[in-house]
Amino acid sequence: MSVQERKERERADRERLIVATARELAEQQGWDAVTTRRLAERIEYSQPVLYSHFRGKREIIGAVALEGAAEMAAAVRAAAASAADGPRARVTALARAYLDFAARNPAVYDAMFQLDGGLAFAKADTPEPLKDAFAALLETLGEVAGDGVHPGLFTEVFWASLHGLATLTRAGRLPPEHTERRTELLVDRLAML
Amino acid sequence: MSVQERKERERADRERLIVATARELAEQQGWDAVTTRRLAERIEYSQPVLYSHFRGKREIIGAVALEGAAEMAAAVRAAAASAADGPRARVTALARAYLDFAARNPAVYDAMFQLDGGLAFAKADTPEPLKDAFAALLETLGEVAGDGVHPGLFTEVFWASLHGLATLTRAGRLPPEHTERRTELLVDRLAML
DNA sequence: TCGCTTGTCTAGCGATGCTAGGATCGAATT
DNA sequence: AATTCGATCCTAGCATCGCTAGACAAGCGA
Repeated sequence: MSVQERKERERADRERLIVATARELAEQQGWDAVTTRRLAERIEYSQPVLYSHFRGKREIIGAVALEGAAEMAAAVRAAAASAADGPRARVTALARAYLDFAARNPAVYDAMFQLDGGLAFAKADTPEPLKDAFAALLETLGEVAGDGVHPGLFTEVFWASLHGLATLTRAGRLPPEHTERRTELLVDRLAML
Repeated sequence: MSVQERKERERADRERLIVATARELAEQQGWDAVTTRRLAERIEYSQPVLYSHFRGKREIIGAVALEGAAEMAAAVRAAAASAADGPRARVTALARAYLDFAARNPAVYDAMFQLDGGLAFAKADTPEPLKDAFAALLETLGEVAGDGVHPGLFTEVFWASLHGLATLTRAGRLPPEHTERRTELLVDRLAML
């Protein structure tokens, strides 16, 4: 079975290569530049190979989104953990980490929320990384929801606000200079400290 | 000059027809279905005619976005005006009107914020309808910003939160059942009443 | 060494946004 | 009233897109 194992390993490697290359290309030149031809050329295979790993371009975007969700969950947890002194500092750190992730990985953030990656959200068949990313937010935000407010609902609202700030800022809809002040205002008002 | 005037009038009519048809088609079948060919067929002209009015598809999206911005500004102002009893009711009505507009006109909302319509935001050359839509929000939200908080900054944050709720809900990222409770939570926490 | 499965590539389909160049129509002039 | 001429519109086509069929070759087990 050694031959088969080697082949499976090579296949898995190539799949990772596809996702990593798509992400890299999207981050460099935007998702419009991620065509199946260019992607195939970069991984040094022909286009049909892509379709032996993914159903189509959508699934490739979805794979990048899942990768991003895992990273974001880690980034958010790390930020919350590093701010030891009280819930306020934790929430602020979380908000900054979220917006920072979106700003530093715009293409990945697009894959997660802006583009159609064919992923199910808030449903039973939601992929694990997505549920876990939400859980990471919930861990810190749940404790500042306030009395009588459902932690999940509060997290949804806080998340939506962060998402709005992230997208509008990145799309040039909000001037970039007062990002920090907007973040502080949001934390001050939404979180019950 | 009568002949020329008639021609200009016909041109303006046709331009309105293009924008209205694009909007209608997008609202019916999504923006992906709005191709230059289909659009041309619906207005009963050939494709090149579209390019004598707009630089390309982007500009058509932008035109729909501007139309939508004007309508949203009107909807928001009407909602705020109809809620006479105190700032709290005004802000709640505004939030509901905003989210309602986004839910009822998903394609137009996409044109405004999700798609690239080639429009400049938060800059000197921002088109008037966009500035006016923000002004409509500012009129009601400015008075609940709280002491020492810049009204414009507060409006940006509130707007971003509404935008986040609107997009995440519509994209299926948030379960639709608790929309109203989320709205109330947002208003309760953000607005200083 | 042979046959066969598995995997990969070449070539091509329909559809996209956009454009060049010719045809046609109507207004103005003689 | 006939003719010229300019504006207007359409046919046809280009490059590129996502995706797929079918030919081909490589590497396995017998």
